[in-house]
Amino acid sequence: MFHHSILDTLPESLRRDALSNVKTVRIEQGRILFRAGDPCQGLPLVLNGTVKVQMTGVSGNSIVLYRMGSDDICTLSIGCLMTGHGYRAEAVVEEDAEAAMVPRGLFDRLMDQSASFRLGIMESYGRRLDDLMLLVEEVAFRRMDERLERWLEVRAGQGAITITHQELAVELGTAREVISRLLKELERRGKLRLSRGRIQFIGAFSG
Amino acid sequence: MFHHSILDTLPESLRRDALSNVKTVRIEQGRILFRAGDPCQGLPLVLNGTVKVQMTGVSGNSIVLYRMGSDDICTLSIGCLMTGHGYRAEAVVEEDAEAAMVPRGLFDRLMDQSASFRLGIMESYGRRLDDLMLLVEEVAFRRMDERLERWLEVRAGQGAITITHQELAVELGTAREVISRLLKELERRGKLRLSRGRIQFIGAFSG
DNA sequence: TGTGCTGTGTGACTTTATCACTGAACGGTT
DNA sequence: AACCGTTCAGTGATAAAGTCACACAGCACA
Repeated sequence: MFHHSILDTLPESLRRDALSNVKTVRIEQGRILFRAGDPCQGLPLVLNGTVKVQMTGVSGNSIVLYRMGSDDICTLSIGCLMTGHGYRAEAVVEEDAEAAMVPRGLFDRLMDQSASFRLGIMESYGRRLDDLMLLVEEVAFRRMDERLERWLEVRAGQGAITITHQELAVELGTAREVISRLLKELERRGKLRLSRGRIQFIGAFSG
Repeated sequence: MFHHSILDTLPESLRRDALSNVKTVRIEQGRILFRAGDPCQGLPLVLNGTVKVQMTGVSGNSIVLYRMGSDDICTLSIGCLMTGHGYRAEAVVEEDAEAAMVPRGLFDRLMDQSASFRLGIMESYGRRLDDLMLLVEEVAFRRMDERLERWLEVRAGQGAITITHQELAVELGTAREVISRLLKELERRGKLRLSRGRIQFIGAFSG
């Protein structure tokens, strides 16, 4: 059994249709949900875990575009599902995840017959568009030190995180050296302590 | 009368519904279709002309996110239409444009009753997402001189264009000074000639 | 104990962003 | 034609970020 809120309000017939035509997959941390170029097998409804979506530019550099968690919909897949084009980005599982895969036929029936499903899809699309617009703004105009500190602050609750400078560089779409230097500067200022693959926060890491 | 291809394949009853509930507006060059914060009045179907969508960051800097032309759909509006949130970006008419405004109720009916309308909406969303992902990649990793040259090359057909350095800076999401310097360098290299508000291309502007 | 791989630190240099200011070009007035 | 205000463009100085090259540290494993 599984649960995803976009399927909550379906009438009984559609619900049965959905339950019998959806295949749930379990993917563990570090595995790839899809790669750039892959064809789309169906619309993934994320049941739990977290998945990050990132793309790699011609230069070979990568940047994380957004994350998906419980109850999210992989909106990006819809376009690929409709047009048959391959994915342009890749999705990496960060915490063990399960997803319900909605095949094309079922997707069409749900879109046809359920207003609430349609609403869920539209809202998901809207959020994704918003996310990307904000990301463009951030990448174009914000200073890297601010962006890094903000990223760290969000994760500072745990006291320490396990991440390499290279991974952090991909998060923010910059070069590893830039991250190394900025982190070193933060360490000098006593806001954190660095060790191989690990960042430990000091004090409240606030300000 | 007006024409937009997403309405092409509607059954007769829906077509009448659409024709009687859509209001077409004409907006001239330089006017604003919507501003950041505006509530959404309906889904604009662009009939002709061109409209650029740009956003302004907290820093006050702006960047052009994408353009819409004949037969495009202002997908960004759907999210605002559904959630009631205001626009996050602003839309400026570049060439006199006409748009058919689809109000919420009609939009819902079309989504409910026309598979081809749904398909059109989904495809439009997919393209927009793709555009924004490519933009993120470009802003994050590409050098400004390449981006500028590419932008100019696309428009070099006319022999000359009328645009200020400031406007060009907004196109690419950078500062006016950066554009001025890069253009000056291109002029030194004999690829174009600059004058107030105008850029004249020399030779084939190729290479 | 050595060997290899991954991760980190850093100097040197280029590109881009920001700040501050100058002057040129244009439109409208007298 | 001379004046004035506004917009547009050019440029030096400096800071931030990206790129290249390389040294070395930490860790796994033979």
